Amino acid sequence: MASPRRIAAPDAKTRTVLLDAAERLMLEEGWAAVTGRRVAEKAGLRSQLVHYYFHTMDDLLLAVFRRRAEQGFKGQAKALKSPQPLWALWRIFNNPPFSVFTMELFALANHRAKLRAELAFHAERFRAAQTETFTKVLKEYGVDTHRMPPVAAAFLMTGVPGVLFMEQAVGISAGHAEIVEVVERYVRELEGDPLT
Amino acid sequence: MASPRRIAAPDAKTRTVLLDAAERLMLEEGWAAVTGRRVAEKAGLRSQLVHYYFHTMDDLLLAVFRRRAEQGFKGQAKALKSPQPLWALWRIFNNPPFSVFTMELFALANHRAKLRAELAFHAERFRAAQTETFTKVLKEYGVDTHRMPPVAAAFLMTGVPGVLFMEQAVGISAGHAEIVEVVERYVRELEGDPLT
DNA sequence: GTCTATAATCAGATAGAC
DNA sequence: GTCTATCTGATTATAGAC
Repeated sequence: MASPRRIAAPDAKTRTVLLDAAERLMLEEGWAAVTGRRVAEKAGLRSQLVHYYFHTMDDLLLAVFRRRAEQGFKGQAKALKSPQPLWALWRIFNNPPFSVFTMELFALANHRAKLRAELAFHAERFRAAQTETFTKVLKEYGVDTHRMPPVAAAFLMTGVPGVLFMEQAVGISAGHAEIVEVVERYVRELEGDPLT
Repeated sequence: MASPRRIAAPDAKTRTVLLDAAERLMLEEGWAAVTGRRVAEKAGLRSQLVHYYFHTMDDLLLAVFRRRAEQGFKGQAKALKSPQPLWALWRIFNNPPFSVFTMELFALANHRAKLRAELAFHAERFRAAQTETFTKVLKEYGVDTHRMPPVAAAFLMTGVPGVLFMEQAVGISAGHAEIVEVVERYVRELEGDPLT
């Protein structure tokens, strides 16, 4: 638990290589495959370097998540500013690797207190930004926000693709085309056809 | 991979004890905690018995899933025959342990081919039964099934609680009350207040 | 069917040389 | 920063006694 020494610069090249390797491994084989030895192997380095840069494996996993979360939040902020925020958000979350990554994180977070807190914090941050934009645009679109509160719309626009790709990853497809059609028809009625 | 010998009776008492222990462990600490030693410890037995009854750990995990799937399918069949199938299904899937179990299975299935196939098979079976019932009752309720196909309704009624509890497990709550309200209002408009 | 004993492998982590 | 070497403990799985 203690940190006897810490030297690694946060933007060191090797650090980035290790993060990249860990992330790819997590995506391809799940968090359980992210061991010091496997990460180093994929990065073409020695396993001891993982401990030099991150001390514990939990620290590495946490760093992988933080980097993605930061990047993802910027991408979402840009999407929410577009002239068609509903379509833009829908497009972001209709991204299979993103969903696989998210599922792995949730499963892992379930028994890592630190990651759990971090995940909750960032997820609420993502949703708050979505809700802020939705509150504005749904009103403009003339939506009855009593029947469909902005935060509920945000939940659906992000949660539905999540389940969709989680299921797709294991080979389930029943109802997928239909539910996509339902959501997209609704978005189309509000924002028209997607422009880009 | 081979099975040099197999003796275990499928209804042996020890076998059931091991399955129970494995399932509890999976729920409490995730599939990664389901090791021969920990399962045996929780069951008050020796770890070698796990191999006697299941040969490999993958076989044990598969058996845990099969048992629950069978039991769950019967429960769902009963719910779908109720006078308020929408409410009944909603109640079944609004079950936190069920969702945690499901998430662990999806994460695990992502890198276990056999479990993946089994999970896909059973999930499609669950959804087909839901769709069959929904096709009938949505028509009776006068729903425009062009805008909301029965299979899409089934996807939402099961997928929304899934995301809900997955998020709840890590401490996310934004929008939860609102989305539950949206779904329940819709169900209430179709089936009235829940009778039981 | 349950036990003891054990093989073979892999994990996280640290010490200390260079 | 990166290396070699190493400690400690956990894992799956099997052999063979009772």
